[in-house]
Amino acid sequence: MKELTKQQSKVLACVEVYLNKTGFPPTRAEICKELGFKSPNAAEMHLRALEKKAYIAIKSGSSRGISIVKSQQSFESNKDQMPVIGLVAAGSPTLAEENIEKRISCDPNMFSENFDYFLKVKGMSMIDAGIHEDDLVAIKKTTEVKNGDLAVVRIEDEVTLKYFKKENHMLELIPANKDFSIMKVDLREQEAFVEGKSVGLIRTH
Amino acid sequence: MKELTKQQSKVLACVEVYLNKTGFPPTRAEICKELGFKSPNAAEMHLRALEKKAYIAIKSGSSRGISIVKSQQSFESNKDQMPVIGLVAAGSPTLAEENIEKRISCDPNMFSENFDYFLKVKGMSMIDAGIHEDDLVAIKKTTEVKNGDLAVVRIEDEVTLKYFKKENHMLELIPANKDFSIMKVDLREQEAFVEGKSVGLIRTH
DNA sequence: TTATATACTGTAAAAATATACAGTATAAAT
DNA sequence: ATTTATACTGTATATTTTTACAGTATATAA
Repeated sequence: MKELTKQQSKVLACVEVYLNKTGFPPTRAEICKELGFKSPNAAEMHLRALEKKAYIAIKSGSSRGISIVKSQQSFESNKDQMPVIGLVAAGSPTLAEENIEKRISCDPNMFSENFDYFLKVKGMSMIDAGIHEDDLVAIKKTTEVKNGDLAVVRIEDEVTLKYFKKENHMLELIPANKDFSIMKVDLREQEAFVEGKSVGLIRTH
Repeated sequence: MKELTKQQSKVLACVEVYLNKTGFPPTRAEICKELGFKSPNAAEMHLRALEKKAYIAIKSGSSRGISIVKSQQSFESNKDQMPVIGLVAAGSPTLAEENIEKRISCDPNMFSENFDYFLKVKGMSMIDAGIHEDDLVAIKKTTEVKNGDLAVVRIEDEVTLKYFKKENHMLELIPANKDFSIMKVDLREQEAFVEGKSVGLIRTH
């Protein structure tokens, strides 16, 4: 494998970063904008050089038709240290350093949806859903939660992980344990903050 | 997450396959060609529906500006890919390529002990241990299993995941479901092979 | 019966994009 | 001193691509 020039290396990195960020490759113009070139041909020439050196493949005539053949640095965006946060009764689960119990190295995309942190489960309220104490539930930060989703909801200072059900102004947080009762909140009287939803679970035996 | 129609599902799969194959997303026309549509608007409409249902994001005005938000099949992407093996009734769970359903990129050290593969759970025999159908149990290949461990044991051609208990020559494989019975094996009469033990579990919600 | 949703065809135009061509400049190699 | 390679600018254009608009057809629900 031939060596890359400094500029070619920059262009390849630019393509890889763009790809990581957006999921699709950049156009010549976008590379120019990113690296400060003023002519699309600047990007073109570097891309052709990268193609000749077999770092990328270019599908002729296709827009954004760039594919990475040999990644420059192994961009390990897929392997991160995902934070684990205790499900504390009081306060929102924030990613502030003091709330992070530990980090687990795993892929943010290991579940069907990506996620932002693990929540460590306390109590038995979801036992009938096969969610045990100390299980780590993968949480995606989002406010878009649908009925039936397993959601992280904060009411005043209390954070809970429950099944979500909202009909008009009535919010129900439903446990999966017959010994626990459904928490009903009238949203006209009390605020409820949806912090995220579960996309998966891991447990250490 | 809203359900997809059959056609929307096809289109999403088409995008994912194309992305996997080429490294960049398809155009409307390419989707049409792949799925037999005769109008680019057919693809366009499905993509817009997928966008509305938050399965993809579309960067307006950009060619091939499609990014996957929620992958339909949790499809393989990168390295540290741990194999997933179906818990088939017959035969030992081997890592032979034909037994690998898919691979999941994650860290072999994400649990307290490292592991070799995931076993996809079939049936409800461990439901009271919070282990559901289609959960992926992380298995470490070992014959050193202690009483109380969740073990993968093969007897003749049948592979089971059960709690392990051995006293002298009597092996008991104990399910976590009162509707299932304990499997008792007299090791003087029948052979039992310990394939490994569970060190963790992951589940996609 | 009338909507409403799904699932397309067919066309067209505007915008995005690749890519060729003609140059300029600089440093290193021959 | 001349070539060669790297590294661009600037312009132009053919092509690709998105995307809007006008329809058709079918099944299901109200």
